[in-house]
Amino acid sequence: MTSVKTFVVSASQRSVEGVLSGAMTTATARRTPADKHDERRRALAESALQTLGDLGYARASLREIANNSEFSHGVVHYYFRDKLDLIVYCVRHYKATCVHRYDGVVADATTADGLVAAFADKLVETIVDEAPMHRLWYDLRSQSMFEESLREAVLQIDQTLEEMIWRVVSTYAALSGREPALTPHAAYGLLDGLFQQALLEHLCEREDVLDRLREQVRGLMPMLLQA
Amino acid sequence: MTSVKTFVVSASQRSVEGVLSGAMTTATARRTPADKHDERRRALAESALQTLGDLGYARASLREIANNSEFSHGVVHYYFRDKLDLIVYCVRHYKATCVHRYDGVVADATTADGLVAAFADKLVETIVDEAPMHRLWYDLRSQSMFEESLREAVLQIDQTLEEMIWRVVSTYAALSGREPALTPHAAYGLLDGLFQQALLEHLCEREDVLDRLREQVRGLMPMLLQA
DNA sequence: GAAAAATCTTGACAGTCGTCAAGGAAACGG
DNA sequence: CCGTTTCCTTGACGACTGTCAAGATTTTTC
Repeated sequence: MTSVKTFVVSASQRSVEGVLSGAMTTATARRTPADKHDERRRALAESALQTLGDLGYARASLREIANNSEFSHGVVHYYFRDKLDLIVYCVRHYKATCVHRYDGVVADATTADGLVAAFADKLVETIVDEAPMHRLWYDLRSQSMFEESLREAVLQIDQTLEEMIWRVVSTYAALSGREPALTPHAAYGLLDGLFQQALLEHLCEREDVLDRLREQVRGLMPMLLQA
Repeated sequence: MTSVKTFVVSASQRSVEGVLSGAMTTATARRTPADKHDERRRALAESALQTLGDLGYARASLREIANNSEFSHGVVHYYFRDKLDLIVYCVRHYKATCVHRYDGVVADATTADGLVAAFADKLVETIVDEAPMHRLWYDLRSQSMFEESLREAVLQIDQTLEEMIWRVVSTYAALSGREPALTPHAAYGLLDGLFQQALLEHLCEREDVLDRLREQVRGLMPMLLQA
């Protein structure tokens, strides 16, 4: 009874075997074991993200996560070493889908003002549509101030978010024919502050939060460029 | 056996009886019962804040809080209705002592540049000296995105922090002979974003965090004023 | 189609949690 | 100094937690 549980190598295995299976059959779901293993991990993680976004890190127990999925509570430890392994996998998985959220507004922008408007609208849309995911993100980032085991993943994601924001700001600067007045780090910190503030107020069902955020972003962006 | 537990009225009682006892004796600790009751609440809250700052909201149990105090774990429910009542009292108590942190900076400032420098220094000092308290604050604010019962206190404290920041910004504008370019709300959001970012990095023991924050604040403040 | 491996379910474990009640200890009032 | 009120300790409760192991079930392999 040699258990599999190849947590570490599964990612690399998947890519290799994915190519092989793809060459074998045309479109049929011909899955290698490692592929299936990863697929289950992803399905479990996606279901877990839903529960985590509803309850937060502290209140989301493994049993509750499993109950809201199609699996039983024991299966979590078959695919993940422990709770932290699941959480980190979840948040990394989420990052991968979230980090290109603003690529469209960058690609489609033709004028500086148009970019700012589209960016502000997209931020508002994010708050409305993805509030649970983002409050989870802020929850985990706060937890990482206490739990060292979360820090590596949090810092890594923070870095990619900073780069995401910088793609917007630097494109905005180019379209304006001016130079940015801040570092990527500072630009991210400022915009993240406004976003977090608006998210909290939106969850508190305060009035005019979204319009105010739009206005704040439109007012801030020009300040990020040199005179 | 009519228990006391007058949670609500204790604050108003304290002020009234405080005056009476003050008129009675000069400086002796002549305590009325209600006064002592409030004093115990405060002592317990201060000890709890220490533990909360160490462990965070989720991991700080009432037993742990009591263990780090001079009381036993049962006494918590004598002075507080439940855990939430304790937490909210703690965070409100902390706010009262924290909200005037930058008043000295404002009062002593004679030039605009001097105010910015002193403000930036004070922010850095806060991160170094009060990191546990502030990560607790961010923890609770994140929790309030999930737990509605925390929101009232969080929003109220956020408001006072906004006013605290605005005292700095508006004084800075006056010393510069210019007008602020943002609302108090936006100014607080921006500075809070930078501060939170720096706090996390400081806890991760990253290099040059404090100098970078100082630099960022010095760069940001002029942007908050109209051209 | 049987043997083997992988996958999943179930139930239990050792802790910890918030809460509460019974009763002892101390302070108070007369 | 005694009765009463206030204060605090101790121990217990039910519920919940992450983790794991044994066994049933499914899938794969030859």
